[in-house]
Order: sequence, then structure tokens, then C-alpha cells
Amino acid sequence: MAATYKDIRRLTGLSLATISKYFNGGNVTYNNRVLIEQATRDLDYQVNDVARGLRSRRSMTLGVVLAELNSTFYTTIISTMEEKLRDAGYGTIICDSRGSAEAEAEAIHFLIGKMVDGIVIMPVGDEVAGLAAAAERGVPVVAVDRAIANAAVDTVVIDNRTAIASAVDLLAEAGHVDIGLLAGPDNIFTFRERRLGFREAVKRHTGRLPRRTYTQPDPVTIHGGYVGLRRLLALEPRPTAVVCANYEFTVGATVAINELAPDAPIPAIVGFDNLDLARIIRPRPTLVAQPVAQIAVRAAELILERIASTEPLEPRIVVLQSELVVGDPATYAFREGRR
Amino acid sequence: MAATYKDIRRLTGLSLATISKYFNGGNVTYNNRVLIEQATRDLDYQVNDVARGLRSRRSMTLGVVLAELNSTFYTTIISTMEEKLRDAGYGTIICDSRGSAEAEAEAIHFLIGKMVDGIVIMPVGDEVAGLAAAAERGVPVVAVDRAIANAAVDTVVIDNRTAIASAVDLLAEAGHVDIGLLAGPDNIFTFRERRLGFREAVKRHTGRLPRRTYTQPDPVTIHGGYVGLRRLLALEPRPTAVVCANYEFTVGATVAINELAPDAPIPAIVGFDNLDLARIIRPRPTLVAQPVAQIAVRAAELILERIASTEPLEPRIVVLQSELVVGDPATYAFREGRR
DNA sequence: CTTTCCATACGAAACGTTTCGTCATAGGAA
DNA sequence: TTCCTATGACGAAACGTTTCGTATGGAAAG
Repeated sequence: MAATYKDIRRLTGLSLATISKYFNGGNVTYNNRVLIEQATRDLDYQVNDVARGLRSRRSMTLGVVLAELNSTFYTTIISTMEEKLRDAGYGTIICDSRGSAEAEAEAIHFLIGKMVDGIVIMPVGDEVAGLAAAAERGVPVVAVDRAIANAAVDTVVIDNRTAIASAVDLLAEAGHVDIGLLAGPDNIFTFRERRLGFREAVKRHTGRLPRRTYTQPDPVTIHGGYVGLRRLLALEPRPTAVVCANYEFTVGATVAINELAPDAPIPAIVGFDNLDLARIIRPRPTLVAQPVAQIAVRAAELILERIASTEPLEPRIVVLQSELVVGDPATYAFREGRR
Repeated sequence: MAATYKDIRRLTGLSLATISKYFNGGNVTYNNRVLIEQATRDLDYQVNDVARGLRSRRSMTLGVVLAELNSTFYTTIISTMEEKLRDAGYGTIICDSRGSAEAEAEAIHFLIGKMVDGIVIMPVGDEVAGLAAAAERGVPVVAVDRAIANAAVDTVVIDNRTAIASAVDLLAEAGHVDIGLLAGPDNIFTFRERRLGFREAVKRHTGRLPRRTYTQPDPVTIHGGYVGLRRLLALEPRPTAVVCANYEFTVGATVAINELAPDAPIPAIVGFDNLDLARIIRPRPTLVAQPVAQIAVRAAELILERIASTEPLEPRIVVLQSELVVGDPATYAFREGRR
């Protein structure tokens, strides 16, 4: 059986209040300090965070709800964030919503029941159900990667339009005019923003918006990227370059390109995320790299600040910049005709 | 302020005991059931798991300690496991030990303080500190991927020797005799087992053990694999094939091969883990695929069973088989001389 | 030597549940 | 009608902390 304050009281003769004070960093005379420390060792005592949480109304636990645990982008964020949070004394409960808005709402409910002190969410869609309950109970929420339309919460996102624009810029400067886009549906924040950024950038370079057929949404899977790229290449005029608006599309497009007939012209490609890829694929791909570590750190900071703050703060929005990591020129060059 | 049983009592006139019974699935008359359900809706009531955990001594929370959150192999396991555990009503607190045995011990301590009902650990090394405290408190532990030498806990591992042997078999049948190995140090369970399996398999095929220089340990990083492969290729006789004993080595070796001079002979290669890779690399690589979903499911089952069981069980060891996913023959073929 | 003051220790009451032993009521058997 | 039993409701205590208001002891000040 685990020891409790009562056991320490038995060994030291001190009151529970004094023992509590000791374990919370309060001032205790040298004698008593030594006594308690000795008893703690003898009993192998460890504070019960559950009891502490009940009384103090702080569980020292945060919840993280993410759309897809099985994604390098998200896990890198979580890894960094978990480190920061644990340094601050917080445990991290993760819930994978697996891309389902329903599972997401359930996860939030679950976390509120667990009395988490805050929730970091990477939302499935624009609207997140269940946040009202969090607000009522004073549980702060931070949205990461995607903004939330139906709740006023702190937000950490990247500048998606500029990110995509940097890709288009590179391609346009290489001479491309017919540029396609692989992106998901517009009800997902990141894809909407990236599509907008794409359209703006193309217009800026060519004087007109990209053809509608060049920007059709695809299912957000590797296979979606695979099919999407093949669809783009079948169009007339055939795009000479394609921007992939996330990691799955980048992988899918790469697979499709790998399967092209040897004499088929290879479209230029700019991808998204996951620099590990860049290390093993030849020729080295060109990628939009998101500042994953920064995203994680800022999200952790926001939630911790909000927990610490007694008075209500205005919702804050942090926008971070991504970086275009330019790979082998062969991957973005403009080629006339066959290679 | 969050509502409590007392608020429900105020609205319904029922006793706390009855309300508790309702929320724990006990029998309550129809009238009272309706009353409580109405009050629950009106108050937006939700059970406080912290208070419940204190009294019932079950926090309905499990801890997961892993050596590296930033690794597809582990995150896939966690993703599947988290789903199973949440289905069973458990929350999952994750702690990333980042490959440090010290951080690992701290994480276990931390989780015990949080009164988790069980711990799933993917250990850093052969010995794990801090498990005694878990045992004393009756917190069950399941080791995944790597066995633990200094504690009798349930274990889920793959048959590492057979896994590597299947890779060696393929290479030997293709005509390779001088086969190198990229693996980590022997104080890590998986590498020790894989090196043993490698030696056995080579001996079986060639009648003698592989040269010592072919099996030197490397630092377990992508760079370690990169350097390791270059070291192997500089040996005399130069190996014509290399087995990579984990994902990092596979990536590092692939990078090194990508950088070989165009006229240099390319060694045959068999890698480990991460089938996503196989989809985007050409020629398609040959990989040892671990049954990640199965590992996760079995681990979840073991920990849940042990929590449920009242009497002490014997430690159980589950050994799962991996699968050799054969890629393009060019990746494992034996070539005489230059390509 | 008394008074004042500060620092530390203390007792008791929470926090929101579960659980144990007891009690009331309704229905069935005699 | 009486007695017995089963079912569900109840009150109170407990889980292991924190926290509030008060008590106490010794040093400093008078």
C-alpha cells in the first residue's frame, strides 16, 4: 500500500498541515525538514496527485486532441510540446480523433471529465463541438495548425498563404505557367488558406487565376495525392508543375511520378513537410518546411500562460512563417517537351 | 463552476448514494432515473474523474513511456493502443524519455504520482530504474518492443532473430556471401537479438560466422547508418549486401547509397520498418515489416487484463512474427563487379 | 521582566466522489 | 392479515490532500 501523510505523521509526530507545507515548498524548520525527508525515504512516500488535484482544483494534467497521431508533422509537435509541458510539471493526455469530428467531441468531453487544466487541439474541421463545456468550466483551449471558427481561443498557425506562395514563386521564376495544386477540401482551414494563397500567387505571376481544373480538391490521403497527380497530368494543357499542399499529397504524388512511363515528361514538384524525406529521395525534393518545433513551443507557452493568468485574456493568434527548402533544381526546373 | 452531486441532490431531492449509483450503472427506479437525467442536462453535469479516482482508487488512466516519440514505429503503436485503451475507458498519459534512462526513471516516478492504473513502457535499455516503486504499489507494467532484464513484467516483442534471418535468407539465396549488418549496441535488446539472429543465419548459410568488422555497432541515428554503410563499403572484402537492423539505419544507408559515385557498385540492401518508405522510394526497397498493429493490440490487452485481474498472474511474454516485404529484385540481387 | 511581533505549527474543514451498513417500502407467501 | 424477502434509498464515513484561521514559541523591543 502506498504511504500517505498520515504515515509520515505517525513517524514524525508532525501535523498534516506542516507536512503539506513541506511538500509544497513552504517554510519548515530544519528539524522538521529532516524528519520529513527521513520518513519520506523510509516509507518510499510519493505525493498522490489525484488527492492533491481534488483539493487544489488543479490536476496538473493537460489534454491534447489531435486529428492524426500517425503523422510526422503532428508527432513532432507533440514530442516537443510534451517535453515543455512536463518541464512545467504537467502530464499530457493524448487523444487521437482519427479525423472524426465526433471522436473529437468525445475526446474533449473525456478530457473535461479528467479535469485537465487545459486543452491543446489540432482540430479536424473548422468547427469544434464541445468547446462550450470547456469554456464554462474555465478550461483554456489552444488551437494548433488549424483555426477554429466557432470559439474564441488562442491559436497557433503558420502563414499558409505565404508558404504556398513561396512554392509558386520558385516555380514561376523557373518558367512554369501551368501550375497545378494538390490540396484537400476547403472546409479544412489549412487547405482553404493554401488554396487561396495558391490562387493569389498564380494570379500575381500570370495575371489570371489558375484554371479551376488545376485546383480540384482531393481526398486527404496518400492515395488521394496519387490519383490527384494522375488527374492533373491528364489535363489539357498539362501542368508542367504541381504544388502539393501537405505531406500525404507529396508522398502520393511522388509515388505517381515514380510510376510514370520512362519517356513521359516529369512535372516539377514542390512538396510539404517532413524533411526526413528530403534526405532519402533523389533527386532531392523541394519542400515547404513548417517550423514544427516553434509551433510546439508557442502552443505550450500559450496554454501555460493562460492557465497561470487569473484575469481573462483576449484570444491571441500566433502566426509563424515556414521556410522553402530548395532541393535539386531538376525537381522544379521547367522543361520543354520530353526529358 | 462545474456542477456536483450536491447540485443534483438539490434539484432532485435524492441522496448522494443514489446519484452515485445511477452514474455507476446501478439500479435506480424509473422516476429517479428521469429526475437525475433531467438535472444532469440542466446543470451540464459531468462526473469528476479526479474525485472518483481518489475514492475508488482507480484513476482510469494509463501511462506510456517511450524512448522516442518521434519515430513512426512507436507512434503507430501508440496510435492503435490509445484507441483500444480509450475504448476501455482509459486515458493515456504519454511521456517521451528521449532515449535517456534517467528521463525514463523520472517519467515512471511521475506517472506513479499521477496514480496511473498501469504503465506501458518501451524501454531505453535492458534495465529500467523505478519499476520497484510500481511493483510495490501494485501498478502493472508491460514492456513493449524490448524486454526488461531487472523486473518480471509482461512483455510484447517480435521474434527478432527470425526477422533478421529472413532478410539474410533472401540475400543468401540471391548469392550474397559477404553480408554486412548495421545495428546498434548490444545493450539494447532488439539490437542484441538482431545481431545474434544475423550471426546464426550467416553461419547457417556460409558455414562460418560473419567477419567481426561486418557487425560493428553504430550510433542509433540516421547519421550512424550513413557512416556505418560507408565504413562497410570501405572494408576488404567489400560486402555485397547489407542488412539494416532498424529504421534509422535504413534511412541513413539509403542516403549513403544515394551519394555513391555513379560507377560505384551498389550493395544490396534489406531495411527495417516503415512501409511508407517502400511506397516512395524507387527501386522499391525490401523491408522487414513489424506487426505494429498487433503489437499495440496485444500490449493493450495485456495491461487491461492485468488491471482487471485480482490475483497475481505469472509474467507473460508475447512473441510476434514479422514479415519480409520483398521489393524490387534490383535491391537485393547479387551483382558481379560494377553495375 | 514584560510586551510585541514574526515565524512556524496546528486542528479542522473542505474538495467530490464511492461504499458500507441500515432502513423503508412493496409485493408475495402463508 | 401477518410475516418475510427483495429492492432500492439513505446517511455517514472515507479516500489523501490543501487551506483557513488560530495557537504557540522565541527573539526583539521596550
